[in-house]
Amino acid sequence: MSEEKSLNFIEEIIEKDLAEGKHETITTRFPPEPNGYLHIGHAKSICLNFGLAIKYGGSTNLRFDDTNPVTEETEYVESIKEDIKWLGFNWANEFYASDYFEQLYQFAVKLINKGLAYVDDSTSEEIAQQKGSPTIPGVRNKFADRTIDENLQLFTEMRNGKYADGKKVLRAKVDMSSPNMHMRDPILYRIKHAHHHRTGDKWCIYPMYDFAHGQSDSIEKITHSICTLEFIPHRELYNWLIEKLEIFPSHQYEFARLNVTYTVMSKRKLLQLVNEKHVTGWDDPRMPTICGMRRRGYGAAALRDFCDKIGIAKRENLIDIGLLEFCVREELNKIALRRMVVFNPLKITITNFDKDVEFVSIEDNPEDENTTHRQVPFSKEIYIEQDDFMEVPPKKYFRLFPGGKVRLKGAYIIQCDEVVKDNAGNVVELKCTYFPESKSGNDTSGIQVKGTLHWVSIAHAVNAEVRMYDRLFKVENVAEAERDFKDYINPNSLEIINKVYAEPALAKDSFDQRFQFLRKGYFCLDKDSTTDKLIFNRTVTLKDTWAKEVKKVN
RNA sequence: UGGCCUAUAGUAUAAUGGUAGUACGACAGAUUUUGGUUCUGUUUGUCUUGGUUCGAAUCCAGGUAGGCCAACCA
Repeated sequence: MSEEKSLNFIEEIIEKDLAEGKHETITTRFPPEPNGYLHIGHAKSICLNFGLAIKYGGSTNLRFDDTNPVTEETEYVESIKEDIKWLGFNWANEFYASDYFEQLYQFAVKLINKGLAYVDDSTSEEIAQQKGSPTIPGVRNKFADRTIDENLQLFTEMRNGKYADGKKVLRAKVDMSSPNMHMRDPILYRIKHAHHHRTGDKWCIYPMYDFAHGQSDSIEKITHSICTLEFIPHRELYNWLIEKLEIFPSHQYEFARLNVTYTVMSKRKLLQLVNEKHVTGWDDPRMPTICGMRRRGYGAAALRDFCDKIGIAKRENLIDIGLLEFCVREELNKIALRRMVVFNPLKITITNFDKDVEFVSIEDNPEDENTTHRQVPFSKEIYIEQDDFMEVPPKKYFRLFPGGKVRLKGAYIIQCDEVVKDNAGNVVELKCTYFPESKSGNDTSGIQVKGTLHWVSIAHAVNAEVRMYDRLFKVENVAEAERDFKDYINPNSLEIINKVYAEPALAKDSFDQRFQFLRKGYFCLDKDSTTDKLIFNRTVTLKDTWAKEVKKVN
């Protein structure tokens, strides 16, 4: 029996619209501007728009809002499509606002003919000045009095390239004293003699967001046009234009954008991180971009689950990055292959082990009832982690210490007999004995131990590089911190361990596999790996209650 | 000295005039050949002041706090 999940406010609106017969089905759209890579905030919007259409049997268009040729590039178009597909969604149609340039132009002509738009020769400074302020009404200038014919001719000349950038704009004639600044005769078209990534040099006038977005929605018969809160003031203009143009009445709804602790979400800041080399690129595993998270090893299902868990509302929010990590772990725990890798080796010689090698069988994933097993070589000389031995153990320490016993995962119980030190007094080796009757799976020794350690046979170890990532910023709320965001960059967000020691099975595994390095965390192969050099990214750590315990004492 | 949006545990999010619930976190315990996983339990909340009502997180009014709006960006 599963409880009915409550609806968010947009689902309520949709169910009401459907119930009242306002629409037979719904159509949504995801409208990125191709001027950057998608990030986790876009993932929230993608999951919402596509998820709604799936839930209510409608469809979703992918529409590139490419009305500003100077910032947009084909490279971004391709990455956006790849990321959406990877997230697991399919768009009904791939559209571009630039597909509608001719139609949009005709809409503008229609407004001019209705006496609702005029060509203004003022400079941008003059226009800003005449606009007034939220508390001071704006004033209309003489250009607003031009005749329809004059406006028609001027607008045609603008299109034909007669004027230089900035010399003229087309404005809607709305209300210069509106308390909503967006209604004070907003600019509809501006002149830009720039090359567009799709239309080339065909156009030298380009519609503004407000004269492209709602009209594109309408052309595509989008029923629910969902955007973020900062577009609320645009809605009045959105509706005004649809009404005056007498076109399909799409409706705009707004929800709160996603913010996540210890990271930034604005394209401007992300671009800066890339350009100024604070990260290696858009797909740096520390980036909140979808491609960065993908490279880091986050699963698409985990991202979708996260978007589902954070909910949709109109309240400003700051989501704990821990929730994302929880979703990532939850997915990985079910699918990751368990492997043993020693990062910081301490040699152990098992003095009473006389065979060259013994293969022990260890399950690939204990969470899976039908798990496969692998054969792991065990020998006289092995490595364990330096952390897993202490000469003077604190209370509740389950690991190795002089005279103490632990189990080696999947193999035998050993006892530490002797500590070997170098001249400086550092522990360099442990001499241990093993209990032959304690073999994993048929232990008849009766010995109880608290700790189980991961280990690797020295002679059989495979080397690899490991890249461990931490949060990119040192403060929770980067956007609200008083200084420039770059002052808060975490200098230790990347730690590279050049040489770790892995069990041999890891050398045979591949890029689409996910691993849990036992007691270490989840890892995946990085694209920088070559045939003779394995490089792993730490996707996320395991929960570590012992580390927390140690921290509490100190 | 304008308009608009918002306010529920630490963080998010539900309850649509009728028992304030869920997830993450935190804490405690059980299980465990990963100090992982799993399981159990505990903890903490309706911004404020009035009003309407048998009954208010919900409706109304005032206040307070936070956010957004004056790009030829989207």
